[in-house]
Amino acid sequence: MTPAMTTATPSRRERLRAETIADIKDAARRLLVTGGPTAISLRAIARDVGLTAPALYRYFDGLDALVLAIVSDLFEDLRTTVQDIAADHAGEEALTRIAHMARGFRRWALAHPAEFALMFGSPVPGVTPFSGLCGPIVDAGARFGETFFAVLGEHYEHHPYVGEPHDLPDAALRELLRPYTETFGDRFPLPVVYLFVAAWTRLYGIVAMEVFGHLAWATTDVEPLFEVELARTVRQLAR
Amino acid sequence: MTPAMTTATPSRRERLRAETIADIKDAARRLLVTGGPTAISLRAIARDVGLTAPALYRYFDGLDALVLAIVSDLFEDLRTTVQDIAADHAGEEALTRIAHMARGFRRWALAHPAEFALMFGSPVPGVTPFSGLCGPIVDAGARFGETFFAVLGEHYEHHPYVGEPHDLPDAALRELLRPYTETFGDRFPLPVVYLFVAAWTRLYGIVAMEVFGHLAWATTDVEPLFEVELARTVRQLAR
DNA sequence: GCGAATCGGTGAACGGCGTTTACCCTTGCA
DNA sequence: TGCAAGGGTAAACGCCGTTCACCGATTCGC
Repeated sequence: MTPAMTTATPSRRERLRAETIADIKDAARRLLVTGGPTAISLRAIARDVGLTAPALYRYFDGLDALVLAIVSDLFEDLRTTVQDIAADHAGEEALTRIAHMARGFRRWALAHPAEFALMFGSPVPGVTPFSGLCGPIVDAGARFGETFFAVLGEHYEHHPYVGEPHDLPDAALRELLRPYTETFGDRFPLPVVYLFVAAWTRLYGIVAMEVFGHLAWATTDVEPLFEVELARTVRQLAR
Repeated sequence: MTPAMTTATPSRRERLRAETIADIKDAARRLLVTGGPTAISLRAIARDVGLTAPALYRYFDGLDALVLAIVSDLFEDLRTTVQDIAADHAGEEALTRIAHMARGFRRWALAHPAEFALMFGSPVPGVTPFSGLCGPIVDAGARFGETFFAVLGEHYEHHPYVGEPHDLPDAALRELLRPYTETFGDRFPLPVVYLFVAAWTRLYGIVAMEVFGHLAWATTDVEPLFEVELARTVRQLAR
């Protein structure tokens, strides 16, 4: 709340504070990767950082707030990862770029299973309330979705949606997708959004099942299946 | 280990024991539905049942074992639910029966979000080890999958798989799906199994995202999307 | 019928957890 | 120089899973 609330003159105090916050987050993420989401505990973090547990309350409102902040950071990490992949393939067809991004998403998830579980797993507390009280996470998730929407937008610039008659009347669709339009506006024809959400659920389904080990009964290597589903989905997205 | 290890002569002691076990499980499931997976605690259960926490160790090896037993029960519940739906639609086309079963799966998941999270959510501890040390769950999950495979079998009796050339050579496919064949044998052509797993990941993806609240940013009512995806998937399964 | 073993239960304790409170020292600013 | 705010601590409360020693009742073999 000082006049220098932006990044101007980080004032010794603020610098130390920022460092401590970074240390806390680092410790939390170390615990996350080594022991899973439940291994994140204030006392363990405090031990790692060299503080006592109550001291952490000077930096976060409690364990939930800390985890929330970390989830936001993770979304940002994942977003830049996917974004970079999109940039690496600049110039290629938009839909093939999306395919690359989807592969990057899967790779990231497999490389960071605990983080993925924290971000995309079951929100334990009240099963849904978790998603309720987390404005920052919604924002971070929105920015993440934005990167996909951006590339999808490129595609529909060159291949405008021709509007094959959809099962749902447009009025009903507009009502259904109101949460989307409230967040992202109306950049796309609603049937396109619909297709995109369907594609996203497929990507999530196969990656989540793989990361959570729910496909171990079926196969040793999910990658071929992933590629087949990805090809099908992108083809469908190209309508 | 008594000579009457089967259900013969339930011997007073065994009867009381079975009742207590049922009470414990009931209490645990009450806690599960009211407070989510993390609300299951030995002490809370003991309070509900009218015991002390250590007493529960006479019935279960610890919290994890108890939760494991409950997950097995839940899989059995879900299995009979889906099975009953299949029976209700006996005589109909096999693939439309599968569609009904899929709808039943979604309905059950939406009606039992906490249970669903426990069964199909992120296995928190070591992210994968959970699935590792749980033979009974694998069995229960296998029985659950079996009910779908049974109906799928009916379909391929009447419409034998014609074997459109698959992207993968059969030898590679056999290797990939070895875990499946070890559990379920070789009742189906492997490409069929492949199609089935793909269908299952789609069903899981859309239902899990809905139950976990990960689709709230997009839509208020997932059902139309679900129906569209279901139709697409069943159509694909009919190849 | 009686002794002995097993079963099922308890209370106490250990260590870990999140969180709150009261207190303190240091830093930074007027 | 003084004083307020920031950042830290120790102690405590009430949860948790788990282990241990102990004990009464039940059951079983003789």
